[in-house]
Amino acid sequence: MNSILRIALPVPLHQWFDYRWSGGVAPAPGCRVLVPFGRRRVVGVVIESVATSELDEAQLKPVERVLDDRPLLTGELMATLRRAARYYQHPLGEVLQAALPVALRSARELPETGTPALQLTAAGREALLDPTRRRGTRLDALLQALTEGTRTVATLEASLAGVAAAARAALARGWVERLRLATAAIPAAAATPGPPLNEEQRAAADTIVAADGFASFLLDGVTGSGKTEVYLEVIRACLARGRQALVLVPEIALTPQALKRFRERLGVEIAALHSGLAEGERARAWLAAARGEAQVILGTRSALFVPLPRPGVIVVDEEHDASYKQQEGFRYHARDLAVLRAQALGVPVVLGSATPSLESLANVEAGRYAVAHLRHRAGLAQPPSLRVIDLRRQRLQHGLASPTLDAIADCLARGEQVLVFKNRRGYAPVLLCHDCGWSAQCPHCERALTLHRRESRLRCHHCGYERALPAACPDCGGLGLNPLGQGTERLEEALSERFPDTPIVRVDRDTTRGRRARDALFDRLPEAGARILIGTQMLAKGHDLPHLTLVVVVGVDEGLFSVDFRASERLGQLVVQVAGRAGRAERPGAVILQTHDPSHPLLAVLLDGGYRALAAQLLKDRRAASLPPFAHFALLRAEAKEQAALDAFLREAMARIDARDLIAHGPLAAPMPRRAGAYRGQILLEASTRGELQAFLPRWLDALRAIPGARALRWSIDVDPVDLY
DNA sequence: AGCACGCCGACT
DNA sequence: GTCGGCGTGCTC
Repeated sequence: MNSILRIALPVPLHQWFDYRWSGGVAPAPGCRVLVPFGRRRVVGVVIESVATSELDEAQLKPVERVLDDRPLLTGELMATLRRAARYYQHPLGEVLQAALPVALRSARELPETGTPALQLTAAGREALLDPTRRRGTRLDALLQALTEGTRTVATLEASLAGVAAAARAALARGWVERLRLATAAIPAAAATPGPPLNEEQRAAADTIVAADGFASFLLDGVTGSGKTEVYLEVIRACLARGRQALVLVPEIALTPQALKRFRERLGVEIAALHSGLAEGERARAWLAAARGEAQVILGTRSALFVPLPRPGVIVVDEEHDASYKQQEGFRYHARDLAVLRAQALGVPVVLGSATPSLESLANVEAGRYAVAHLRHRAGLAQPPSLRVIDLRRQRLQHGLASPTLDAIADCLARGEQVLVFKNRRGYAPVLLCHDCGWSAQCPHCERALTLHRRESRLRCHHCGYERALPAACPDCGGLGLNPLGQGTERLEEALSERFPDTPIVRVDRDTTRGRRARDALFDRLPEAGARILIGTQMLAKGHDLPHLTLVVVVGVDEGLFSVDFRASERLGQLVVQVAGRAGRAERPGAVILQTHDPSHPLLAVLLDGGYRALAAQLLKDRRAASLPPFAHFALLRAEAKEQAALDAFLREAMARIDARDLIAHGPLAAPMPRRAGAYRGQILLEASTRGELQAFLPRWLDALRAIPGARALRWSIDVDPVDLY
């Protein structure tokens, strides 16, 4: 049958392309096809099959090859991705591309799914009969284990030491062969029972399990209240009904320990999807989910786009975490799309956090989400105490006040651990000449260079520019170069001067380059004994630190006095999250907040009423100021090599705003007006409803694309931006 | 985004 | 005389 296939291609064009199809049954929507495109061949995805094209049939090229006999992106997923492309104003072809694992974006064969396993060959059985073979070796043990039947590599590794080397030897001799077992063919291990659920956990799990079809739940549970136990109970019920569970976690939370916990507690293999996996493995896990073999999928942001033929529930852990927002290209928010997807799938979605986002709290207030509270910290009598230390007129030692240092000394004397938290790496964010006023600036970004003292480098944290630390002021030749402000490296120096015999571990992007360095560092963190941990955001969660009892937050004022309206929300979440890391039942935790404004109203609210009270106050402020979630933003970012080209484009863009129900702010200089040599500016659109914004944006983007000279600059639109820069 | 075509400067 | 700079246009 002859027909025309409408195909989305991975190009940044807001259009589809028609191709000729002749032959048998046309590939279904969601199948990948290889098509000629210009001078090259690209992999596209079939959107629909139509009878006529706007183009002459003679202008259409034929589809070269169909890559899938069944759709890879099935009906619901395709529909959700089309909605997402429309909502975020991003080309569908690129959205579909982003949903596919990299290994499936090319025309190569699909990798096999299933769990790697080994079995004996005929030669292997013969070898076992050979009376002269050596006994008691690892190779022998492997062969013996396989006489009872095929074994998965994972089970062998669990019971035999050195199995990898033995397997290599056996494979080389042709005694064993590799195969992949369909996950369903592997008998489920017995699920290890967990602690009994308390009343709150039981109630939360029962409510979620009882949901018939789509429903959104906010699981608002203080740190240590056992949110994961509720997830596990909900997932167990979901598996019992033969359905799949999708669990999203922030990147740093997807650890081997987390996977192990899920595997043991649920008694099934967990398909992991995260950026650390090799592309082949990622594609395998994705396909295992798509074929319904994987029952539980645990992954980061992009795992949201895994096909789920038997969907049961979607869980978004730490839903307030900013890493759910993709910050380039297809700028989607995985938490928001998770709700959309759950709706399309007709399954419940659970958003969990100890410090819920104001967006989710507003959705609870508006009755769109049901809320379940977990208020009890398991086995812990008291939440950690918060203490404010007034920095005014204090003599500071590299940014630390003496009461802070005393508290650290006390904690160390008890043999416990301290975490000093500072959201800025390096030694000092500014290097200033005391004689002439010169300061080290990035030549590309008009921002101060950060001093990295140990390496004797000045580095731009925005574009990567770096230079050697000058011995004297480049302007006046004077020797009065002074570091201003604190970074983690300087805190480390200050603390090692004051506590010379205490081991200090610094955890930031500088000390965790490379996965191995990172894993090694994190493995050492929980060790017992007095020690000081210094870290950036990376340390706010992740590994369990059983000996930590004191947390010092050094950069409180940045959160209280930022131009970013979300800074106070983030500060509150950070303080509560790090506070949750401190203390155990027998040793209560303490948190010190250093500030120049100890009577700041938001600090008072946080101290009196905790995150709940702070969030309520912030929501009130946001409503009064018409800020998200009570207003809806879209941000147009543009950058150009020439200031004039940037100005002209933004002026034109402003002139093309014709909607009266929108407020346009701009053209604005970007918070970083120059970055990596480019001039940057933006326009912020504000609407009181999503509908108004959504109605206007497609029209505006069409107009923007028609602006001449657009090639001289790069621009992009960010719907629901989380960072206004 | 690729990838071509196309029209002006320093090199085998 | 050519190799190659990146401006402009197109891709079913």
